[in-house]
Amino acid sequence: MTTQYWLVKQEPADYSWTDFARDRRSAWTGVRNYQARNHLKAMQAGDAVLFYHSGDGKAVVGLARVGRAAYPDSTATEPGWVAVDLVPVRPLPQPVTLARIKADAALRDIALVRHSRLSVMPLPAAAFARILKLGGG
DNA sequence: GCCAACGTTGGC
DNA sequence: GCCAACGTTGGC
Repeated sequence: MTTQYWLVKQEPADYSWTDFARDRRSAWTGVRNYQARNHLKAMQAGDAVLFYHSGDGKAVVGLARVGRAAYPDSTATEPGWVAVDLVPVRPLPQPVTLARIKADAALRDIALVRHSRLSVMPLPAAAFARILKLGGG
C-alpha cells in the first residue's frame, strides 16, 4: 500500500504539539463526525500526517505518522467510532499558518480551506509536500 | 422526506 | 463576541 497523506486538527489548549511530542504517541480518540471517522478508518500504519493547531494557533506545526490503524474508540459510549494511534516525527521549523495556506494558489482547494470544520482530512501528495516545504521541513 | 430549530466548530 | 458553515434532531 502506498503512503497516504492526512491532516488532523487539534485545539492547542486541549492537546498541543508540545503535549504530543512529550507523549511520543497519542491515541486519536473522540472523533464523532462520520466524515472524519471514515478518514480515520482509511489510515494505514506508516501514513504521513500533518498536525494543525486550530483556534489559538491556526497553523500546521508538525509532522507525524500513523502508528496504528483504526481500532474501536474506547472513549465512545456507542459502537462504531474508531481511533488511531499517531506518533510525532518532528516539528516544522517554521509553522505554516492558515493565512499562508490560503494565500498559496496550489493549496486553495484543500479541505482545510474548503471544509473548515472537518477535523481529519486527506491531502493530495502535492499539497502535503507543498506545506512541508513552506514549513522548511 | 422535508425543513425549521438548534448545537458545534472554527475563523475573523 | 459574532457569524458562517454545517451536522443533528424532531415535528409534521
